[in-house]
Amino acid sequence: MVKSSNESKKIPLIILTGPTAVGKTELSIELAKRLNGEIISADSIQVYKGLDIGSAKIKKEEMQGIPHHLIDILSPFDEFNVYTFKELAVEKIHEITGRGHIPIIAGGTGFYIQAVLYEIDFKENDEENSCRLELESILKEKGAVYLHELLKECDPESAESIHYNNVKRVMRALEFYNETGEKLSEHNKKQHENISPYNFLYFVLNNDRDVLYERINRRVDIMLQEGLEDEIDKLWKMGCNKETFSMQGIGYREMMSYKSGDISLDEAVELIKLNSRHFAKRQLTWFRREKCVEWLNYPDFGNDKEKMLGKMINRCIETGIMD
RNA sequence: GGCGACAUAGCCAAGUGGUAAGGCUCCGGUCUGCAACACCGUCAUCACCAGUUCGAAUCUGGUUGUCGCCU
Repeated sequence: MVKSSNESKKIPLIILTGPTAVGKTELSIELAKRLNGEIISADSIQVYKGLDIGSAKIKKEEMQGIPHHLIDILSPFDEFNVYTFKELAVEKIHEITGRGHIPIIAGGTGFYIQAVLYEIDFKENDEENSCRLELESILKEKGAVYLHELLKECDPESAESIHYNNVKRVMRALEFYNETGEKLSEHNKKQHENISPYNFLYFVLNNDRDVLYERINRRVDIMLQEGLEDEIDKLWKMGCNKETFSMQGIGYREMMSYKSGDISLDEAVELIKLNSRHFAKRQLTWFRREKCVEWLNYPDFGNDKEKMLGKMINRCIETGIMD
């Protein structure tokens, strides 16, 4: 694999991702050890302090001295989003390379990964735009179809690609147009052509579906054994509830419903498993359409992590990320 | 052994003569400031056989199976 000299001057970046519970964390540590790397978590839930068990956050002792970034940086009452993630992650990447280390983005939030990898520009979306509230009241009074009609008028292309029931996205497109005067569909088209400023390797871990699902189910059971209920109690006492932003993550949402008396504990547990499986599926769909990804299927390596690491290291050498 | 009830997709389940609702799962997909979010799509010919009828998941007879009750 020959890389242009231009390519090798780019900032090196390794991405290690895959569906939930596939085994990213374990491999990321091993990879970091061998590459002299530091890990940037690309996870929308692990950024929160106190959300440990339910988010399957890596434990201090498991880190084995490898620096981890963007974990435990927020209180459960803070809000977080791609834009912020991107800003922080880029900053970290520069810090890490500045130290002569290799940044490794590890985590399952594909959208976040995409944002930093292709330096997506999320137009400044400052302050409490009254437009959002207005849109909400329009939705309430006239319904989703009407809102979608409005979008058709200002940005027909977006309207075509966003289903009218997907109110969240319809509103965002409308809001974007109102604020910037630009069509979101056009902005996205442009962003789509971005060329990554990184000399990157995008690894997606995967496993047979049935194995993955078993791992998910088992992991949820383990979360309970490890004290998920206590963790939830603590958050509950702090004032977290179903509505809290950070409680929208799988595992938390269901447990908060349980705490509110909506469902039983058993129901909550089954729901967590189901929702996690659905999530894993969505993640896979996402990665399937990302460009330049390299799939690493456990069964293809006889489930041998050493072999997988070997493959990754080889690719690092081939691309000039490591010599 | 006798009596009765029931048999519709992986699961739950509508539908009593006019050409198979719905929900869930599974599977597939969308995604560019809430993304562990939000949203979309596909999936059966009605246990089997024979009959009645222009036409049956729906009626009749039989077969098989399941459940309940009885001896």
